[in-house]
Amino acid sequence: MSESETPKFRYTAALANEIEPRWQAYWAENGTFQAPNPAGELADPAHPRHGAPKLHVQDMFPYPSGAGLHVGHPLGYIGTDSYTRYKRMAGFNVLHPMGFDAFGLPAEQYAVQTGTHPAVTTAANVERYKNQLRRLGLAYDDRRTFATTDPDYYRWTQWIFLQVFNSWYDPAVRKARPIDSLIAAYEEGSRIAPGRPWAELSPVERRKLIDDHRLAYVSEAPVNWCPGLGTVLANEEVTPDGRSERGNYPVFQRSLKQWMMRITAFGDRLVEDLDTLDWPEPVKMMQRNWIGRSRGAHVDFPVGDETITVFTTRPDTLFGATYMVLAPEHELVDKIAPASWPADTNAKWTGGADSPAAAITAYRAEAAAKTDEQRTEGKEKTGVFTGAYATNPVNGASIPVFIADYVLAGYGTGAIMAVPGQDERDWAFAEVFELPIIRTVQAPADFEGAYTGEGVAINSDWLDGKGVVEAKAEMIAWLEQHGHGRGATTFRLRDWLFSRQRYWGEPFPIVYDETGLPVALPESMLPVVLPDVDDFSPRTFDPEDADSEPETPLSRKKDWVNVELDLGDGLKTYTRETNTMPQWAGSCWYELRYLDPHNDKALVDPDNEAYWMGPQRDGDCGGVDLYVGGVEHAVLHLLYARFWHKVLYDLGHVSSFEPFRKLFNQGYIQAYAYRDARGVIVPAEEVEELGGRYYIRNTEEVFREYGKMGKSLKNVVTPDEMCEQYGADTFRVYEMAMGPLDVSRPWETRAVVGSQRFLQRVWRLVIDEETGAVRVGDEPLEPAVRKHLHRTIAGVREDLDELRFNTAIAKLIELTNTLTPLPAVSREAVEPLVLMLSPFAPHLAEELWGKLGHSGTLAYSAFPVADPEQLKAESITYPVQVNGKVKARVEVSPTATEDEVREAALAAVDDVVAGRTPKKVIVVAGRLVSVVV
RNA sequence: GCCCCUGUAUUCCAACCGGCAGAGAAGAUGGUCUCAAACACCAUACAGUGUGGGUUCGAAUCCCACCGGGGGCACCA
Repeated sequence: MSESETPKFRYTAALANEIEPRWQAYWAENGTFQAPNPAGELADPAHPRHGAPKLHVQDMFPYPSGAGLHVGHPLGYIGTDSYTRYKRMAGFNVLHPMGFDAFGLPAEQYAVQTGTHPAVTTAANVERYKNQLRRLGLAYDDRRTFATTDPDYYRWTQWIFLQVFNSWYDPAVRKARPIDSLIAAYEEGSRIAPGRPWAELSPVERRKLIDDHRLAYVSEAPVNWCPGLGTVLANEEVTPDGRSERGNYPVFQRSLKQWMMRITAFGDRLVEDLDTLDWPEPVKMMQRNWIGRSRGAHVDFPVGDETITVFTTRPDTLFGATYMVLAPEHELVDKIAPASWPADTNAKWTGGADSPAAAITAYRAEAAAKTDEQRTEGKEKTGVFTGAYATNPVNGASIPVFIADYVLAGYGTGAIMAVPGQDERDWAFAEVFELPIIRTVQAPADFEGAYTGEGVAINSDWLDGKGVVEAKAEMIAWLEQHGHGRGATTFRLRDWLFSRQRYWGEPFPIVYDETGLPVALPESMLPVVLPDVDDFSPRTFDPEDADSEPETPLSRKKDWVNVELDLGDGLKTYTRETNTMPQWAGSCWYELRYLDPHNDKALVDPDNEAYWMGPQRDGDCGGVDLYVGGVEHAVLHLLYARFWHKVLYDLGHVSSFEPFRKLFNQGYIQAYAYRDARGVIVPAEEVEELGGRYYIRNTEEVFREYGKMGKSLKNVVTPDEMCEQYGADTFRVYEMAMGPLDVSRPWETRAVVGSQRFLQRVWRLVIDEETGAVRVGDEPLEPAVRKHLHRTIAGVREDLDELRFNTAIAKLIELTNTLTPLPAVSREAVEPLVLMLSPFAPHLAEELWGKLGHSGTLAYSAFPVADPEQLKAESITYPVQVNGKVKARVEVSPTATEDEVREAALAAVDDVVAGRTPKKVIVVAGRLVSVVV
């Protein structure tokens, strides 16, 4: 049979599948990848890395879906695994943990579909993921794993919620402080309650006042209601076209009573601290955009007895404000509108209505009927006059007040002063409604339209001649001095909507008493365990039914909702909060729990936090040393996690003020998909290529497209298949070798064989394929080979430090190819090669390391270090260019002086120069010589 | 519309501060092994760097414009 012809001891998939589980079992039994803590239960003074410099590397933990992993998912995990294996060998105490983000909509939806409890399906999915990850040989400290759904974990999620609830933001010190300090300030009179004095307030009034300052608070406000999902959503979970990110259902603005988190209080710090982070610039940009900080001024415009306050970033242009615009929903609209149109009202302003009230009603109806998309798509500005005139505080000018849907109720004050000369939108509106345009910034000659650039102020009285920056500052000073306004900063960021009408999430540690106000449960009552219910499905509605009312699954469980508790003033009846926390809650702080996963006294022991995540020098933000994940979490998870971390920092629970010091976005593995002539997706594995065209069943032509890997495209390849066909090491090497970690690339199963051939060559270097004997001897290397070895060591270290795994592997292949044809196989080269390969192909390396006569694991063996002597070249070959073309090469000693090199080079190109006198001779040390004639 | 990233052999990708365009992999072609094939091994070929300008002794690399691909933002006052 043909089997007998494959050498018995060749490195094949079958051999890999024998070696790999064996080493995985060894690592697990010996706790090889356990990292010692400085304090507590996980401390271990006998550990080889006890007291070593630390390195905390983390992946964005997965959401264990029912579908399991495909080959794209572990790309980042293999990257961090290779990096941490290297760093561990290089002497670091490496923390590389893995957990599971298991609460949330998909698990719940899957559970509803299959009729199984989400706890059951989640546990099964987590188990499956763990097995898949283990099969890849990922070196996690498995004592530190958890799922966010574990009551021991979400106990602390609830605990953090209580910290947030029991805090307020003190703008004077720009930080969160315990709520007791606010109560004390009111009591002692250092802070004055608005309206009536604190002493005269009833207990309920006092609670309401305090509740209004908490960082977690209940508010009745317009929120994103998604009937199709049966829950409200955070702004971050709604797409720009007003649909749910998950499920793509319509989202409606509804005023509902919901939990909010005061993330806006941290807007400044969330923007400013981005500068301390080593993050990809696009991600920082997305966060800045999302937070949307604008500096400018609030300006008060009197309208009769009322005052309209606007926000503007251009107070310097106030002299050019020729009209005002309010959002249609603005609360002053009805108050300022007179009963009838003023005399001489431009017919274009009235929308054809008989009275301002009629015009306003009609316009509001028109605006409400438009979707966001329709509203922004139409370039033509619409609006209607309110009939009212306001007074421009700088020059007393009487200017008309309009409503228009290009002004958004939710941003700034929902009102603007319109300066058509310097704002494109205002210009467009002014053209439609024939409003005057006054330029207040000198535009370049022949400039048409709104000028938004730099220039000196004109038509602006005392500001004339000043630049934009100076004019802004002077105008703000003037406004403040005369009581017409003040400097202000606004944010696009809204407070975080924190409650969901879902079952599968963390319950709030909150009950309500007879006043209907929230009462925090004491820490001793945590965790509030998610109760078992018969019906965990959410109440969903017709996706278009905007008027439906949310209903929480937990509210159905009456015997849980109504509870008798003693919260310090005797046994009383309370009602539990029945909303649950959003999916993001558990991932907002998990990086901290890895540090001290079993601590039941504290979120994390301060010594352990300071060691793993504390600032490393003055001004350092601290945090995880390397955090790897997809760019899709650029705003959601990464913004929320930063916010919670800052609250914990302010309250003294952590020493780092940012959770993730360095962020790296890995690329995606994409895959080809194929459609037949009808446009139906066909299974990718059945497609064959022939001369650049693609066929299925040998006859039918199909057409290739490029996209994500997924069930619906029938192009999923799983790591399990890869392990079976090639082994985990080959799969790992392939994923790391196919390109830089941050580049998206296509998956190509047939190319995997290249990585297998490489590992086979390494194996063959050590082991005789026919006999299984070790072929390695102790003879020294040829000097040239030794130099190559040390160049490789230096290069591989540098590449690994920079996460350039693909080029590191290329260098290892190169070294292997140098060693392969040599008559003798020297230990001097093979041992470093095996050690350098071990981050990528750990099982194979462990196996060979054992065969080379070492006992135990190589995980703590020193990573090879290049000998600087060996990196010095014995001679340098200089290419010699004449007029930019290489004409000759000269070999000189590395110690040769510039003059010697020049002389040698000129001699070498003597025939080309042919007697002409060189105009210029450039010697670039160590590089080349350039001769110009 | 604005902003960011990106364009190198058939394909995925290298090329550090501007200095000989090629490290690695796949595929192709030819060969060794084999009765034959597969595996494995050996060898060979394949681009002047999207286009057009500029700076420079010298440009894939720096600058400008345009074209193509990817991403973000988009009435945010």
